[in-house]
Amino acid sequence: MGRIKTEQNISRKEVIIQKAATLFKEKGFKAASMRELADIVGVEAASLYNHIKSKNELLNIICFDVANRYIQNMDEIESEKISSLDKLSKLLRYHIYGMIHHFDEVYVSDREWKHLDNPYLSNLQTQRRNYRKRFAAIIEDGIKKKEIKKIDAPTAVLIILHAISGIESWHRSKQKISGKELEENMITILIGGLKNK
Amino acid sequence: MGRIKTEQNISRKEVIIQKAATLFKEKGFKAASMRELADIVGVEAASLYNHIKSKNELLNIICFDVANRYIQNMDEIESEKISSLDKLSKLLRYHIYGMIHHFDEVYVSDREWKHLDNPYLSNLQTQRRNYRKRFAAIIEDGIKKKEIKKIDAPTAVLIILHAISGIESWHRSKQKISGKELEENMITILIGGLKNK
DNA sequence: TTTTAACACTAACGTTTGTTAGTGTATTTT
DNA sequence: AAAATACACTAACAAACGTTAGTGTTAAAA
Repeated sequence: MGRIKTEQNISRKEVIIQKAATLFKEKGFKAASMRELADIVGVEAASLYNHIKSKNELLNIICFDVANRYIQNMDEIESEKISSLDKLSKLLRYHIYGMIHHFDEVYVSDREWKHLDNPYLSNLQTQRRNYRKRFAAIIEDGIKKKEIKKIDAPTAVLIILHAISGIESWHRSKQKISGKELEENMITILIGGLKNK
Repeated sequence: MGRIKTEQNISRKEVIIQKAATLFKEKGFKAASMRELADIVGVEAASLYNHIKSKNELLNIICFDVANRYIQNMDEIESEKISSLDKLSKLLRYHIYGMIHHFDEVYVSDREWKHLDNPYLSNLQTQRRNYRKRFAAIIEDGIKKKEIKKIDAPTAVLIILHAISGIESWHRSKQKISGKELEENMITILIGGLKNK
């Protein structure tokens, strides 16, 4: 079949990972087969194993790449000297941006992490739990400073994160509004629902 | 192994469906095996086929049971003579209630419908699309009557529906607030974000 | 140019999958 | 009590799965 085509600065392994993300998103991790992935990559199934250790390694990489990016962003935002509500907006916009522009990986990392195997599974679960706690802490802080309505912060986090994952159906919809419009609408509704007017 | 135990008014098939819903929720449809389901039901895998036609039939039943309930509720709410905002609240509360009290089926129907086979797949997709349109129409109406903020209605629907599906992580969380509290918090944030103050 | 490393191939492996066939045993109906 | 039905069993199927072994070929390093 010939070699996997690579562009500059992108390894064959990265090509595989990225096509895997798309495939996993479309079919789900368990329903996606290595033979299918190989087809898409343009190679025989066995050849994939010159580049990766296992199907699960692909999922590991996808999930932790995404997780690490979000954690890094959280680090940065936490250390900024801005109001809680502004932190929240920034966080929100980062999530929305990720969901629009890195849809495949983010979606997979969000929906298919169940199929990770240990120790990666419990690792990611811990990371996610921590992340949500830090998210909630920002909201709590906003409540204390009366920038944000008195609500249960974990519930707010849950609503926000899942609302954003709803961008999935925006991707699938026929007549899409623009990404920018989507972003502004989401901010309006979500921040509007939280702000102490 | 002995027969499947049934209570009054619940057939063996229904027992299987309900345990399937729980299993599919936990493992995902593709990752769940019929042998595993049989174990849970307390019977050999082959014996399941005295009650059902196929693994996919289980998914069909689960998905359409849920879908039909939601559509029926939509019918009722549409015909009520109350404000758009009240309709929206009622709709919201129905979704929240379903997510809390019929979690397994609702979750499966929401996350695993991709694995339906045709014609059921395109059928459900159409139903879901229609449902969202009717949902959006209620919001549009509220906007027209100035009860609701000027926002993109389909985006609002997407946010609402996915926010509610976030109740999934409430189910998984250790220190849960009560279902009633959860419901009120969600209403506060979501309706609060939409209301034209 | 020679050597080495990267990588794609074919063939096959051991499992697990959903499902069917066929048989026996309880339960229900007549 | 006899006949019919419901239902659980064992055994096995073909297909699909992830993955490995072994071999050849192409590109990079020496």
